[in-house]
Amino acid sequence: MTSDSKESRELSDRYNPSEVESRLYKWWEESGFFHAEESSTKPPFCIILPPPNVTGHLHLGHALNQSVMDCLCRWKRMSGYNVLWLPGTDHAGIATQSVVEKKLLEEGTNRKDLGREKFLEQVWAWKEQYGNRICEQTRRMGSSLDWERQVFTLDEGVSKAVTKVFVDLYKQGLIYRGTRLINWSSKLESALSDLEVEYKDVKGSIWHIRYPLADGSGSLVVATTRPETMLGDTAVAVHPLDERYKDFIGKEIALPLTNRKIKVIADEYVDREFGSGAVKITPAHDFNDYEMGKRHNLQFINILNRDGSLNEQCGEYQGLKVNLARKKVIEDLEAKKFLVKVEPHQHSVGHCEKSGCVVEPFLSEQWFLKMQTLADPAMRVAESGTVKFEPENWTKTYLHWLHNIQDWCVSRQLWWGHRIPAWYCDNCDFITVSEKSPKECGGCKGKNLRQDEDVLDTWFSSQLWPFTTMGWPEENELQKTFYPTDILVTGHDIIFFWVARMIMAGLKFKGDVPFRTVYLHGLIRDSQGRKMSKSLGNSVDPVEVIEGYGADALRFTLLSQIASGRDLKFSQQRLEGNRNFMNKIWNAARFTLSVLEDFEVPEDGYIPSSSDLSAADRWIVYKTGKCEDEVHKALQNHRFSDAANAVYSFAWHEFCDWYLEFIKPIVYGENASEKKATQLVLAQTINRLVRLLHPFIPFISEEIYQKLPIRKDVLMLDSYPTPSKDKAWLAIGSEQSALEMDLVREVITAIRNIRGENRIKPGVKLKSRVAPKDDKGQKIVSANRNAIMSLARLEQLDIQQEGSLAKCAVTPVSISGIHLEVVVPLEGLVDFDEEIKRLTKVLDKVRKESAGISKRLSNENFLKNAPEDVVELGKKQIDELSAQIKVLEGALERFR
RNA sequence: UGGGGUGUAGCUCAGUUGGUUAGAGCGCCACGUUGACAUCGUGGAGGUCAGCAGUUCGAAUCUGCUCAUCCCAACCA
Repeated sequence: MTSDSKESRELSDRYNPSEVESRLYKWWEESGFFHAEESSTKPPFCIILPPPNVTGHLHLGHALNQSVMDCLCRWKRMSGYNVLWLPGTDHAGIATQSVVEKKLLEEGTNRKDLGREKFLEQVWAWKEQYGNRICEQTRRMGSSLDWERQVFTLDEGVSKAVTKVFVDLYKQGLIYRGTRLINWSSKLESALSDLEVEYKDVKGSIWHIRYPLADGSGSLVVATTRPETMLGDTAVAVHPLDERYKDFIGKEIALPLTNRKIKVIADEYVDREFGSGAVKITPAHDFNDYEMGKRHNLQFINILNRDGSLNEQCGEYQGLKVNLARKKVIEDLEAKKFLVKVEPHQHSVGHCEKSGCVVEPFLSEQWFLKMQTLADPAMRVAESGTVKFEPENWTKTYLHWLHNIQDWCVSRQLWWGHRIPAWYCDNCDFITVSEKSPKECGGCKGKNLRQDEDVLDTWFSSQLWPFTTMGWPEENELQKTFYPTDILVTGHDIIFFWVARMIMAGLKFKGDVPFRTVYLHGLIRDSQGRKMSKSLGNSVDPVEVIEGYGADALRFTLLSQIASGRDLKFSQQRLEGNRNFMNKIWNAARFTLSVLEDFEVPEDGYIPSSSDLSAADRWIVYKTGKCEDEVHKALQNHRFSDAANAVYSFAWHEFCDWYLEFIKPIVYGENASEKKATQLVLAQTINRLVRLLHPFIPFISEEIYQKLPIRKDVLMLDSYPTPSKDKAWLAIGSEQSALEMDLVREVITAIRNIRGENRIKPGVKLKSRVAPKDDKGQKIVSANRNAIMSLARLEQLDIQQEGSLAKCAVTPVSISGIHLEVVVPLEGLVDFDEEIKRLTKVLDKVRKESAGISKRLSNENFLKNAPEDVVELGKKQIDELSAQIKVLEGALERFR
């Protein structure tokens, strides 16, 4: 224990978050308090930070995410664990390339003009600037990350690992190159995975077009939302059992506008009810048509260029973008009388998640990863509970997705990312896939090799994050100590993108799950429940919040609201409320320190003699233990809001509202040994309180801690208080002391209530008589006379059974079998009407309650079936209530 | 169409295995600066627990149905 001089124990008048936060964070970081040992006698605890993108800045989602992780890490660190919280950033291929391209556009240039090399230089410059900025912002949250181990997804080591994984998977036949229909973003000019497509409902039209038979013997009508794709039609399909089209099957159609001949085929996929019951088939531009094209061996005609314009297959329409082509095709169809009708039609259209453009199904040669063999073990670990999802209903969502998993298109036609380690030969068709740049073709030994231009999907490297951050594929101590990590904390929006893939990759390459628990929190919405987005202008910058309210207030707000995976609404009011909480704690600490000015720290383990301890002293120690227990259990179950709320109500409504008020007459009083005992309880309690608070509000707690008379050097390295520790100290408190305080509090509240309801000003001191019904009550009230007088603002307190009741307010009080009456003479103070009103109200309430219980007790079935203690309780209550009714009726009678 | 949430005070949400009078924060009303704090204190008002039916001595809690609302997935020629 450390004891400081008086001067250093003072806290400034006002808490200044920004000054304190930057000073303390710097101190913590430079002292190496965030650093984890590669191996240690302490048990390990490890969390990998979901790496933020280097695109821009932190948003509230990060703030939430980090508040949770930092709370866990600080709690575990204080609980004696060797804690590694591993930071890093993500290159975020598409996202970062997009923002840089946007910037270039504003500067009047573009990536194609710059060329690959120059463009990448620009992106790296961007990364330097924003990558650092985002780390600075993360520091401002107070996140206790081991910065010495920071990793970036394009670091050399990580890149090597990514390449190795690609090569291994290729050699095992799990990665293959193939020409298939994929999602294509014509704005990015790149392939996308299924997950990167966002479906939105769009109001469009459905066009009915007449398709004549080639032999002139008739025609049928097809319905389509995309008439321009008819340029790529290679069949018309009808249902085999559809009577209307029976005779058409097998015949040829002369496609309008081009006059190309296509067949009418029969396929059960066709819905007879929809549209005309005849479907145009465009295998190269629709996923269903693609499947049908394969089934019927149809021709695949690609009508698009990479930029979304129509290609040379389209004759006079060549060069037009899809929208314009559609317009022209319709005009031409109408002019040539092929257009039958147009109807409005709402349907969902895939959009590129990043660029916003319409996604085209596009026939293209890409790299794919076979997922089925990876998915199977990933399903098993979720089923067996080796990986636990919290809340657990996400397990179902996860399994469902894995069950229906499709191969993953991993190549992107971008420049920013991990280049695909594949080389093509100019002489033969052989593809050389290798970790190192090959000298010759693996097939024909030719020397003219070109590396694949494409890069890998960002998530391809992200899936390896839990072990590439630890230096894999090299074996090392770090991985032995910390892999598998303990818990992944993330939003449920990336459960497929990231969580599922990490599990598959971890099992594949490390032979073990990457984390034991997946904690999925909800997303942050604005106060109206809308998603936060830049376009809506409702997104909140956490740094601005921190500047206005302090990091602690922000953290506490988020932590006190996060529960059971639900989305949470962010409100200014809550933030203010919690800023006020910080203020409350600050002031409570200031007051505490002023009370402890002349306090001398006794030896370790010293316990004051019980005669010197007040009821409040024993009570607050008891409540401290209760609160510690609650917080500890809540944290173990990841119920952060429960933990935050428990500590909040303890700090404010028990410690501040009652304890600090209660001890005032003692610490300002004459009895030196009582004062000393109380000072010790106060010093110990505030010490435990700030330790308890630290994982939630690290800055203000550490700042206060540094001024406390009883403390160690650093709060964040001190131990986390739990009832299992310091049993000798906590034994001061007891259930009995809680009971005693409850009674005292009830008496005080009763007098305050009489004062308030009768509009007696707080400045007016009252006389009161407390009439205990037995010795126990008598003793308790007497022992706490000073506190009652002070907190109820009395000038006189008589404790006696007998006394006048005339013109007196009377309130019965009962606590666990102890009964007493609180009597306040009102003569000359008030108009009695108010008191009559008050008494009537109380009486009504008590009668109602009594009636309810009587009714239950008179029910034979209840007496027969209910457990004995429930029945007993009811009987006891009826007795108490009846006594109270009598007292209240008497009081009321005397006023009439 | 399928899957999953949610519906409790004016607002945001707690409410464990059914069991006293359903809680908190903010907001609201009244009074107030008493030697930490007006970012405060004391007192108070405010709820048919979405609706209906059922199980039970007893339901916010369990079951079924209905309504509202949100998210995810699929289909959409």
